[in-house]
Amino acid sequence: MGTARVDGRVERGNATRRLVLGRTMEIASVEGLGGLSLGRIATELNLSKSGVFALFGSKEELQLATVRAAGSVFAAQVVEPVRDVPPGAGRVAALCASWLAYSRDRTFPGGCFFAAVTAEFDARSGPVHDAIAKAHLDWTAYVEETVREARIAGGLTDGADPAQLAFELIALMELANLYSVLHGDPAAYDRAGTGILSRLRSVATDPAGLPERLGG
Amino acid sequence: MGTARVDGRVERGNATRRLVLGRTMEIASVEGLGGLSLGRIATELNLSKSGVFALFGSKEELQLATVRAAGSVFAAQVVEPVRDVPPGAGRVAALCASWLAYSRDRTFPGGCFFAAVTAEFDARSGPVHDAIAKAHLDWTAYVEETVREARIAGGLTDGADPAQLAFELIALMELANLYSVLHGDPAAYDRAGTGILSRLRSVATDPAGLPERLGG
DNA sequence: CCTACCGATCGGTAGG
DNA sequence: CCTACCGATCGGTAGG
Repeated sequence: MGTARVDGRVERGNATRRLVLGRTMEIASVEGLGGLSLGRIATELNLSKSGVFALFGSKEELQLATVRAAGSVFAAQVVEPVRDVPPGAGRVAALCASWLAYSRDRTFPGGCFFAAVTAEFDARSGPVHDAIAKAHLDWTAYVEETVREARIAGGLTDGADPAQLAFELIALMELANLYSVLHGDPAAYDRAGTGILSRLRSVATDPAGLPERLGG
Repeated sequence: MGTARVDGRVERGNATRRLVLGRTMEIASVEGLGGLSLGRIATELNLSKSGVFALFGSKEELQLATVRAAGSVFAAQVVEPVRDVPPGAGRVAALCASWLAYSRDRTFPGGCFFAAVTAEFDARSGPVHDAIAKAHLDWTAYVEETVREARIAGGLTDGADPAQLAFELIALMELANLYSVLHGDPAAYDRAGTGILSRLRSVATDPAGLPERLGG
């Protein structure tokens, strides 16, 4: 009986955690992690301020938990859908298309969560900066690895530099997100798609095998 | 004598304005425009809070004045040095090199001021968003125009799409700034320079006339 | 009647 | 998870 009561409380706590993190991800994508406050979250979700505090321990822990939760959403929305695409130029293109869809479809209301919080914390120091920097390095490494696999699989020429190509692809994706959110201009996704396909065609062993457009 | 006294007060007011805006540009490039507070500025600069308030009228006006001041710095640091370079692919390259130097040399301590505040306000609405969005459009239009002039001058092939090329060049510059600030990795500027020159060579009528490296 | 400030304080909210 | 508070600081305004 005592155990059942404790389990019930733990379950309610986890449900409240998910409720809170769903809202903090939304807020942070629009206003940044600095837009989070315990009192505001509590009021919006009909919780007490100290109740939210008890679940996360501090404002910084709430920010870190929000970054972790957004990482899970990113993995599910961007990486997971491409999991079964075989290595090659087509897999690189599919990964970029998946990212553009994640941004365009507003998985988070303010566009890419990480674009928002990375710019917010890039010049600061501390645990939140470090968590965001690690997420950024992980994503960069994943794109580079996808390019490297494509070259090993024979889909890209040996002259393709994985680090350079990944940098250029990510740059195009990031600017599409910024333009779209800042100006409400979805045409930026077409520009990014055009640029990405242009880069890939220039190093693909079978350019004709690539799609004509990306997302759009 | 009465006139001299009034002039002295106006001059002191202008000097204080410049003092305040110099500091708010620094703060905003690191922490965003949300990091500005009248009390903090007053404390740091040994002014009274109400004195700072009297100079700007409201926090939002302080933010808008900071954006305008940063626009002047950007024009002086990025655009002005390239003013006398004749239209052509070399002028486009010089403009990009000027931007990379502006970011690399930390004209603002947190890297490009506009990269920081654009990501902060892109998903919000209001006068500050609008001022930032206009600055972004102006810069984009200036890069496009520089590309267009280069084409008219015969430096770029007729196939070069100014809007697409400007988008790709700006994307590379922006990501170099982000990487450098986030990871303290100056090699990102080399990656951006390599990408920019690669784009320009692919559409230049005289690729050999372009520099071998950009900034670096 | 103007400016560029001052010390003090308004109603509210921050993290804890 | 709650109420009830703390030291401090927020943007903004009072009279002088």
